[in-house]
Amino acid sequence: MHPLFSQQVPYAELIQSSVPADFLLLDRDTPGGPMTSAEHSPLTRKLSAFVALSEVELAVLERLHQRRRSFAAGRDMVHQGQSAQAAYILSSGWVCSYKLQADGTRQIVDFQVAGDFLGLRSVLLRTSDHSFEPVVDIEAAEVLKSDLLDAFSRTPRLATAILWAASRDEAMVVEHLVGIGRRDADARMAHFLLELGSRLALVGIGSKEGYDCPLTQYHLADALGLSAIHVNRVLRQLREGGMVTFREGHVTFHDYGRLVEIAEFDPAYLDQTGPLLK
Amino acid sequence: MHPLFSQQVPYAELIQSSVPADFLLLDRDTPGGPMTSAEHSPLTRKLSAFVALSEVELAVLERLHQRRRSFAAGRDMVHQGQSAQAAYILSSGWVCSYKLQADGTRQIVDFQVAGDFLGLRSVLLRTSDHSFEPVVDIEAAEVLKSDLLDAFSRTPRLATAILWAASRDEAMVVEHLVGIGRRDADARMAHFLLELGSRLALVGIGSKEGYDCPLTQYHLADALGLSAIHVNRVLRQLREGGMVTFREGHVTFHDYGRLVEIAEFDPAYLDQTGPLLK
DNA sequence: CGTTAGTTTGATGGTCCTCAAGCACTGTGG
DNA sequence: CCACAGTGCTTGAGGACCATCAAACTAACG
Repeated sequence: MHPLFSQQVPYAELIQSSVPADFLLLDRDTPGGPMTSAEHSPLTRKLSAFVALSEVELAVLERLHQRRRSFAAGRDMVHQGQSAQAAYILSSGWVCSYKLQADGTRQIVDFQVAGDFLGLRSVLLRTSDHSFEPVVDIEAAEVLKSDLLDAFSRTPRLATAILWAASRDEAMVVEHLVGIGRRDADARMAHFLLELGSRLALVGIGSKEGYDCPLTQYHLADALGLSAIHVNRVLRQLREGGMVTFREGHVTFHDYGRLVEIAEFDPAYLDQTGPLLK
Repeated sequence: MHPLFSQQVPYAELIQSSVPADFLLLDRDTPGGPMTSAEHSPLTRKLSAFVALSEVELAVLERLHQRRRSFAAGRDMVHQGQSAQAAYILSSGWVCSYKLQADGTRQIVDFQVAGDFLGLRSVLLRTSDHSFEPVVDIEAAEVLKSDLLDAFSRTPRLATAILWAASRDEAMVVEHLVGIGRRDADARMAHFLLELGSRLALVGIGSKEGYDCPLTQYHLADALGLSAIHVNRVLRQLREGGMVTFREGHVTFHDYGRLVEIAEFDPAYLDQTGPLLK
C-alpha cells in the first residue's frame, strides 16, 4: 500500500467523538491549577484571538507542546520529497518553506513564525513536497499524528480552531501568488512586510510600529520572486520614500497608511478584532 | 488545510442530521435506475485512480451528485467576499477561480475541470475570498455541507480520498506559485499546458496527444501573470519550435518530451499509475 | 453589416535581471 | 596582530524579458 494512505484518518470517529457539553468543564489530565495568561504559548495566543478557548481546550493545547525540540539555522528540518513523521508547532524563531528547482533557483512559499504549525498537512495526509529550513535557531514542539488526532477528538472546537488557522495560512499562499503574478516589486515588498507585521502582531511580537525580522535580502528575493539586488533597490526606495526601513534585523514602519495604499493591502483576511467562536 | 475537520455547526447537530442508511437507496431527485460503470461521474473516475472504492463508497459518491445545476459562461457563481452556501462538483465544463485587485487586474489562481471540487474549503470553513467564473456553460452538482459531512461520516475512506484530492489541488497552487515566481514565460506556459493535460487525462478527456481546451489567451494571461499579447508570442514560439499547438480550442502536443524538459515538469506529484488504496 | 470577442503582429520602453565590483562586518587560523 | 575567507549589503552599467500602445485581421452573431 502506498505510504500516503497507510494510515487512515478516522473522520467519522472524529466527528462522532462529540461529548456532552458539561464534559468540557472537567479537566481530567492536567495537574495543577489553570494557566495564567503569561504562560500561554504563541499558538495559544494566536488561536485565542479567534476562538474563546475553554480551560480544557487550553490544557489540551498546551499539552501538545510537550516534546520540545531545537533545530539549528540553515539545516533543513525536512527535505523535499522526504515523508514527514511529525508536525511541529514553532515556539520561537523563523522557518521558511520552499521548493527547489532543477536550475538551482528556489522559491520560498511561506514563512513560519512563533505560533505557526509546520508540516500539518504532510503529517495528516502524507502529501507534502517542500523543504523546511530554519532561518535562525528555533525552538519547536514535535506533534505526532496520534497526539493531534487525540487532541482533535477530545476537543473538536480546538480542531476547528487549528484547522481554521491552517486554512488562513493557505489564504496567505494564494495572496502570495496574486502578489507575485500581479504586483510590481514595490507593492510586493510592501505587501509582504505588512502581512508579516500582521502575523507577528497576533502573537505579540510586532505592531504597526515595526518588528524584529531576521530575514536576509536573499530570503526576501526568494520569497518575492525577485533578485537579491533588486530587493535591495526596492528597500532603498521604500526607505527614501519615508515609508518603511528594514535594517539590521528590524523593520520600522514610518508611514503605515501609505504603505497599505501602495500595497493594496487588505488586512481583513488576517485581522480579526475578537473571538469569532463563542 | 483540512476543512473537513471543522464544523462551525455544532457536532451534536451534525450527528442529528444523520439519516438511516437505507435512505441512501432512495433516489428522490434523479430518475433512472442504479448506475452502471460507464455512467460514473468524472469525480468517481478521478478518485478511482487513487483509491479502489467499494460498492457502498461508490454509491455514496454518486449520491452526492443528486442536485444538478447549470451555470452560464461568464457569470460569476460566487463573488469575492460572499460567503458560500454550497460546494459544487463540476461534471462538465471549465471554471476558473480568481482574485480581483483594486487596479482592475486579475489573477487566476486555479482552474477546475470535470471531476473537480469547487468551494470545498469555503463551505466547510467559511473562509474563502475568491470568485468563481464558469469559462463555458457548465454542469455541476450542488453539495450541501450536511450532505458532505454525512457522506464523510459514513465512509471515512471516501473522505480521505476526497481530502487527498483537495490536498493535491493545493499542491498545484503551490506549484503555480513557484512557476510564476521562478520560471520564464515559455517554461511557465509549457508547465501549465502539461499540468492541465495530466489533470484531464485523469478524468479521461485528455492524453499525451492533446486535449480540448476552451480557454482564451486572456485566461492564460491572467493565470500565468503575463499580458495577453505576450501569451500570444509565447504560444507562437512553442508552436514554431514544434512542441505544442494551441488553436481553435484544442491543445496538441507535438514533442511531449521536449516540453517536459523546458518546463522542468515533474509529473510525479500528479501521476499515479493505479489505485493506491486496496 | 456593424459589433464584439478573440487572435496576431509591430514598435517602443520600463521593470527587473545579470554581471561586476566595492564595502562592512565576523570569524578563523597562522 | 593580520591575512583571509565568508556572509550580507550596496551601487553601477548593460541588456533581456515582458508590458504597453497601436492597429489589423478573423469569426461569430444579431
